[in-house]
Amino acid sequence: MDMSKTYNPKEFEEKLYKEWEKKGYFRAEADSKKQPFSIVIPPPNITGQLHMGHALNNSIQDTIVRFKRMQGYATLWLPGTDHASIATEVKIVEKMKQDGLTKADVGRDGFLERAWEWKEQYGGRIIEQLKRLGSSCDWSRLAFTMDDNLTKAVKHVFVKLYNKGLIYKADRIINWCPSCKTALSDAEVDYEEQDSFLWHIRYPFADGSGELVVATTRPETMLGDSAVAVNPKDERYKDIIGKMLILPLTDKQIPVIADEYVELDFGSGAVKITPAHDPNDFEVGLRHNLDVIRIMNDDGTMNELAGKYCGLDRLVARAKIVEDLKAGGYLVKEEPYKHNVGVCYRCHNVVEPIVSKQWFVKMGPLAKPAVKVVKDKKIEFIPGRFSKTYFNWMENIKDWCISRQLWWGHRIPAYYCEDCGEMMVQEDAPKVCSKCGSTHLKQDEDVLDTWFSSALWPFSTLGYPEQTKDLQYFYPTSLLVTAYDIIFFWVARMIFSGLEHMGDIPFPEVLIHGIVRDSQGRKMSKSLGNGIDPLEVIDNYGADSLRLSLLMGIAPGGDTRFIEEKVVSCRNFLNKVWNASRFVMMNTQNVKLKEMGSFRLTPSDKWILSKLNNTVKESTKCMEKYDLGLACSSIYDFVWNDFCDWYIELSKAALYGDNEDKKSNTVTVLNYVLDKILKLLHPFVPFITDEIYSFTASAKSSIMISDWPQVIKKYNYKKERETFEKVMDIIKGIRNLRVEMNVKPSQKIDLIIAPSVDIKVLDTIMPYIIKMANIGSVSYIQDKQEVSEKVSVIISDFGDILIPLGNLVDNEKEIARLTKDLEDTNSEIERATKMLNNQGFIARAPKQLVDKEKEKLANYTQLAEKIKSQIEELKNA
RNA sequence: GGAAGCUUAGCUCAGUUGGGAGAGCAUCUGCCUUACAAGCAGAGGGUCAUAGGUUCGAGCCCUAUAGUUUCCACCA
Repeated sequence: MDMSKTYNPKEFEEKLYKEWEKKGYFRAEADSKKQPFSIVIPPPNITGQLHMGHALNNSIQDTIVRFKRMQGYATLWLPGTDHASIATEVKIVEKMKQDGLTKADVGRDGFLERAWEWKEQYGGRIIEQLKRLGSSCDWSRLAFTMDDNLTKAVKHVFVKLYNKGLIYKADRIINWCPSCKTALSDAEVDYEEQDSFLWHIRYPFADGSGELVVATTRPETMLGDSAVAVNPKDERYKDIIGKMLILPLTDKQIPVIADEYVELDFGSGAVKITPAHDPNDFEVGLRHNLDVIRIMNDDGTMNELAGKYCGLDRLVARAKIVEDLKAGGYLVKEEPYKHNVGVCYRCHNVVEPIVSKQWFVKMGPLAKPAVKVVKDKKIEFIPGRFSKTYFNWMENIKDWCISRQLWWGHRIPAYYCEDCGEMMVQEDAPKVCSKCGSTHLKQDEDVLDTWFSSALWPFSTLGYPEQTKDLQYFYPTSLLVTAYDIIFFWVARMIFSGLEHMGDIPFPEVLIHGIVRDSQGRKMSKSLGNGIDPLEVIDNYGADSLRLSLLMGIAPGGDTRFIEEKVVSCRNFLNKVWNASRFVMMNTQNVKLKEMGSFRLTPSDKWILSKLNNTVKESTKCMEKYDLGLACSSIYDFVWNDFCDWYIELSKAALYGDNEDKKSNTVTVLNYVLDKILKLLHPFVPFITDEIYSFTASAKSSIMISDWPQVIKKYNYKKERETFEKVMDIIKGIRNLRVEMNVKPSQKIDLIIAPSVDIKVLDTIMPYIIKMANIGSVSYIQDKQEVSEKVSVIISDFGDILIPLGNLVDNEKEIARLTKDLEDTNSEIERATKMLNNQGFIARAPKQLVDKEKEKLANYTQLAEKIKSQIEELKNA
């Protein structure tokens, strides 16, 4: 026994983690004798550093995983990292730029070499950070989305989907990031509101019979216009459909067409159609068989089809075109306009809708069963409202653009014959063309969307496409824990991928949590500079305090604010736990512990055991629902309010007494309760609980592999608990009186008791009152009238307790105090009477409740009588 | 335009089958009481956003309103 006086996490967190790892406690085995419980980690990017979002996400997972492990499940928490194609590539390009190099300079192979170097150097960083948090992942299974076996899974799935016709290559409008120079999926575009203009432009009729005015926010795209559309129902334009217009600044002529897509009451009712640069226009173009004229290069500059604007950046060209339109008399007006502009989610540059040949996943057939499993509750979101978010997205989903013009990632397994142009899609590179036999083959240049491989994560990490033992045992996984911001990117795609490739859901439950905001409720972001580094918090307060502060008082699905004061108060709580444990250890020295059940329990023992039972029941129930916030506050309350503030103090009567037998009984109960407390707390605060556990008598090995506490029926003691709570009320009453009377805490006071119960009952409870309320002598009397001196009175179920405080007692004040008590009691009587007089209540409320109210009414009425007569006595004195 | 959440003590938030309003922090008053001043004992503080409704009974269920946040869509 050698615990320091204050809790100092630095002394043991690192040491314990190494021990856990060394002893293999994180390792999960497929064990047919146990039930499996498995979670796959949301793989952090290899470029990532631990931030508060990770800290929250992993604290939740670790707490659940440790709980399940203690409950006896074969528990697997499978860790790994994501190659994060675009995010990583952006970083590496930036780094090369510092060395004066571009991708073109080093070439594909050179670039990949650098990327792997980067991965080796930084990819493990976040893993080490997760360890500092205490994460009990099975590191022997650490996966990376570009590992050989995961890459195999990606290829396998790609080929499978292609052969099924669910992957296709086509010219479609996609989101193009001119800065990253790649296509993006719809989910990878963020929208930002920007101030701009709506330019109204005059398009003259070719026959000189007037003009048509169109409005646009992107005048530069007019160079790619193929038509102007009006609504067929629009009376104003009925006669001009089919007529030709002159496209200003060019010598081109374009037709007026009719299409339902045009809104009658927006702008002029005439819309310029640019199929190559607008998703809606593209659709219109298909319907009317219009030319698709792409006027922009991949880098966002205008191309040769833009005539004299060729080579200019699109925004420069825009200004120039507006100027020229003005000069040519084509500009009708320039109207200030706020609208949403799509930006790249990685680099935040404006994305351009562009027609381009890309690979797509056909979503319709995949989305349908994925919607059904959630509708049928085979997969449940917690909280349930997130399923609406999911449906909204899944039911309106468009095909998924999966090709990226990047180098870092899974290269698309499609091969082209350079002689005959044949395309071959297969897992292993072909040697000869299947059509013409040529050996001049070239692999597709593009890589896959990062999320294509993440979508396979719950089974690719377990060995898919091989039918491994792990895959059979741990799939479907048991739970997925993630923030709501990647439901679309990731959760939805895992669901349809699991169904398609495994024929089964990837997990039955998805626990959604919120994001960690700063103390003012703002998102933590690099640009605001309001981010708080979890590692710094760990340095200052320990990982346990950080974890607890993130979990305490959070509701499922809700955002939480990071407030340093909260970490401090959690640290204080842990210090409390530390010292309470230290107290138990100190008193356990030189005492022989007994078996629970081998001796008679005292009223306070029964009370604490009964409260412990409640806590175990309550917290287990909450843990099973993954409501960690409620679970830990229930344990917190028990530890601080019941165990520390009451039971430990109560135990001192026996501990500091001279009855060795009672002493050892009490120490036994103290140890028993502490043992359960440590176990209940362990999932939340693994380090401190294991450190303390190692000092306890019951410790044979780590608390990590101990059993989760059970409710012990015989410890329910409902009646004893209620009785003891009345004793506690007396103690509180005396303490209250002391303060009111300005009696110093150190000054002992005497009690005179006129019992209403057997004196033997009083003998069992008086030691508690003497200890807790700092009482000097206690004397018993038959009748209150025997006492002639001035007293304050506390009315209890055990009798009237008289406190002689000499001159401190003031009759007037005493009457005032009792009158207030009486008022409170009367208002209770009033409330209960009102309820019981309510015929509806009597008739419809549960009988239990009615009886309870009746009982209360009786008790309060009796109490009121006693108070009343006491007041009378004082008045007559 | 569509959807969802939030509004409870000075601050940050709990409150899950509707049955006497809670915690932490902050404030005030006493205490260095032999586990802990990172503490102990007390105290004050709330017409649970507003207005209706359902119910014997509403912080909780329904409707509307206001404020606020977020997601989706993107009418040029």
